[in-house]
Amino acid sequence: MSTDASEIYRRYIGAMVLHGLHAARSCGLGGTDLYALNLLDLNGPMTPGELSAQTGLTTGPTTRLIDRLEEAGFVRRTPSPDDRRKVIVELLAEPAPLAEALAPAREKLGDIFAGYSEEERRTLFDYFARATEALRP
Amino acid sequence: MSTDASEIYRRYIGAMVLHGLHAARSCGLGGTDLYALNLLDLNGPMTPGELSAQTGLTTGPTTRLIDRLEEAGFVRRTPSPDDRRKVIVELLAEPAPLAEALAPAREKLGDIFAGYSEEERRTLFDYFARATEALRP
DNA sequence: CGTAATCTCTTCCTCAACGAAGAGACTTCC
DNA sequence: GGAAGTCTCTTCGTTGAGGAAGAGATTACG
Repeated sequence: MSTDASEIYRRYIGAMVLHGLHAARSCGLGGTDLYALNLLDLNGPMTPGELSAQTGLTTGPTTRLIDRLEEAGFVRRTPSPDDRRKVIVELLAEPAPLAEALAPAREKLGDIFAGYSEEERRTLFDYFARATEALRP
Repeated sequence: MSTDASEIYRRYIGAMVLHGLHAARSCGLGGTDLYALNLLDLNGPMTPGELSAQTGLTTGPTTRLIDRLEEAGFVRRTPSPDDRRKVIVELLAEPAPLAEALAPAREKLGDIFAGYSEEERRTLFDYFARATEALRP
């Protein structure tokens, strides 16, 4: 990994984070809200207790965090079938405001992918899958 | 771009953002602070006024934002040579606390890259360069 | 030369998010 | 069946970030 590649890669991570934060802002989301949404996206539905553990928040703020996300239409609360104390927080399939905010960037990225061969795309997506696992906090 | 690939990619973006926010927290930085740092990294040194325009903050909070970043050792203020009203905010080459927080992830990514051929790495870095440009807010 | 414009920084105020502590509902275990 | 433990949610007080308005220094322009 040359110095040049490392430089490109560092800046690329910065661009991705910036992109995510920018999209979050345009939806009126704070950093913690975005953090929670990504946790739900990556790790699947979970209880408020688990979300609280993964965000590092105590239970009070976690309840209000979920309130905000639910009110904004990003997640849904459903009662747990096997333990009536518990609640399951579930990411909705298409959070409309976020999809809208991300649409222009997605289109640009789609164009970029279209320029690669089938084999090159395979390499890219193989890397994405590995990196996603490696970067999980 | 198949549905499957799109899914992988979406999760990958989420992982990157999560990774950035996680690193920022471990350095005591908020979302806005991270946003500003990435702006400085991608766009180079700039005045508080420009930073204020790009973050969307008014000038008051921007001053305090720079105060925080300077105090934490991430940036440096230097007087502008050609306009004595202005200040130039500059990202320091190696913000130690951030480098430390990112080190484990970087090592993992290094291992991943080591598994690819020279040609595959070229494809990946080509994509990084294009995507960085496309995702700039 | 003097007035207007520009740039950073300070001060005061507001508001949103967090932690702590405890209530209420439910489950588990003896 | 009852006591202890678990889970979510509510309330109260605190803290920190952001907006508004203006001061002070410097530059630009008539």
